[in-house]
Amino acid sequence: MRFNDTQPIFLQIADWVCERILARDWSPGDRIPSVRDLAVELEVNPNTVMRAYERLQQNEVIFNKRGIGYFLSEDAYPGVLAMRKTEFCEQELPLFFKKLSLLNISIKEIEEKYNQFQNSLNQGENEKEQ
Amino acid sequence: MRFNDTQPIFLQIADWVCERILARDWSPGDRIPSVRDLAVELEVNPNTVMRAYERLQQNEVIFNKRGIGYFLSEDAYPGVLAMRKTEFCEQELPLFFKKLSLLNISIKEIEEKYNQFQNSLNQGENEKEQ
Amino acid sequence: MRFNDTQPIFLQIADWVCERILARDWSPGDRIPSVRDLAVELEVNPNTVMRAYERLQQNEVIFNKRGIGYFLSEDAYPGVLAMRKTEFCEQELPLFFKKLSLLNISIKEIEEKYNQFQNSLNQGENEKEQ
Amino acid sequence: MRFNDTQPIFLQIADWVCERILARDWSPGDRIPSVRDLAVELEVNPNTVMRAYERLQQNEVIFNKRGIGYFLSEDAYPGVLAMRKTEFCEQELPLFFKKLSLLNISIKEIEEKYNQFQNSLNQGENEKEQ
DNA sequence: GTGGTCTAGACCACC
DNA sequence: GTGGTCTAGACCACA
Repeated sequence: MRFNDTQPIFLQIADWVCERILARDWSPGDRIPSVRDLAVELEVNPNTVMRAYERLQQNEVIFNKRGIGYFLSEDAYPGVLAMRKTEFCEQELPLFFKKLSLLNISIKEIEEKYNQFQNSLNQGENEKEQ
Repeated sequence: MRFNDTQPIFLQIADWVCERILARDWSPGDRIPSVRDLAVELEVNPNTVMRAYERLQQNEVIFNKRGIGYFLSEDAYPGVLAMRKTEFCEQELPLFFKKLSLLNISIKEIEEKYNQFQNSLNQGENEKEQ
Repeated sequence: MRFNDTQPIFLQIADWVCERILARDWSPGDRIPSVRDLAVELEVNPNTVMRAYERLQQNEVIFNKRGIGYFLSEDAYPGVLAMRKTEFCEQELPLFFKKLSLLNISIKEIEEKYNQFQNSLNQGENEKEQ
Repeated sequence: MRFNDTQPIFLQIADWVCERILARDWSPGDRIPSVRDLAVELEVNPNTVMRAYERLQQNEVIFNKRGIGYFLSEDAYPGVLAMRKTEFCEQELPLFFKKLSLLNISIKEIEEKYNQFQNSLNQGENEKEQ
């Protein structure tokens, strides 16, 4: 696995695990690679893998059985969604807000456009149904 | 200049002109490169430059004196802003809204986070003033 | 034996007896130390031991043969369990419920987490069997 | 500050910050000690303080301004409550559930006792009002 | 064998 | 100066 420089490695590892889950490579209850094994495989420090697993556990994507290893939780899938949401709010939203002030667009304006967007979607749905 | 494949070249040229304006390389009233000269310089078809200039003229960033050339309008700077805003609303906003529904985030939530974001900015400003 | 200040001494003595039973130090039908002997051994007032034995007798963990002494009842083991349960419900549960309301956690939420907890236990068991 | 061995140091540091907040020693918007300063003061590795601050940031108790430092968020107080809830679910709940199975008490039984507990509370309230 | 914590020390980007 | 990431290596508890 190749890492890029734009994002911390431990987040890229967490992402990689999420991709495996979304791709259904692993199922709920499956044991995932041990911290040390994955560290050797990815050629990084075990601490770095640890941080990735820590994140995933806090987001209830995986859970731990002491002395045994990490396992996919039952609701790993929605957990991944929740995690993606957190990342979106922390990384993309600030950039989005900066752009708003740069272009002198108020949040009120965004709200209006959002409602228009939703309406157009709903119309599309209704036409399909008809 | 290098063009990328993700966006039409004529839009990239229009963007390049906007960058010149935002960077204050050209001033209101200045004559900008002729369609043919710029086409030679950028190694593209004159029609492509033409489409870019047309777009800029529609947005009142530049205007044309028949037989003489294109000139920066007096309010080129605010014009560029308006243009950027239009592009933003047509291209980025729909993607943004789609992502919101994908991650199950309401516009209300975005509004709250925007206010938080503004507060943290203001705090930074106030500390500077003190 | 050291007593702590947080709980009445007679309850701590009753607890100590229960520990002996749960640890299988004594068997059903065995005669346990006399009130006076235990009082001397633990360096407490015989009345205090008496109160402990009374409590244990109420919970049918021990029974009394007048003039002879106290004996472990046949179902001392389940009796201790029942006793522990009563104590748990009277002492720990109210604190637990208060904490729930303090942290704004609903009983429904606890139920869900309990089911998750049971699932993870079962998974561990199944793996052992395999 | 003295640390005990029963809990990781970084959690004790996070707790210490929470206590400061609950005690109103620090107010929303206040800058808290820098990672390095606190590390020197508490005689621990900066990484350890970093982990504590990381936790607090994820729980939206504090936020970061790049190159400046960490600050108390506007809703630090509710954030602390949310954090306490997480800790309760991760640490105390498992012990509670183990005790339930040890004493052979079903979750259904707990639910009933909870309702009784709530009723007794409400009656107390009503009597006060009358 | 598993994960969990901590230290020491390095390097980076941002302000 | 600030935080953020990573490595190397140590020690611990648990299974």
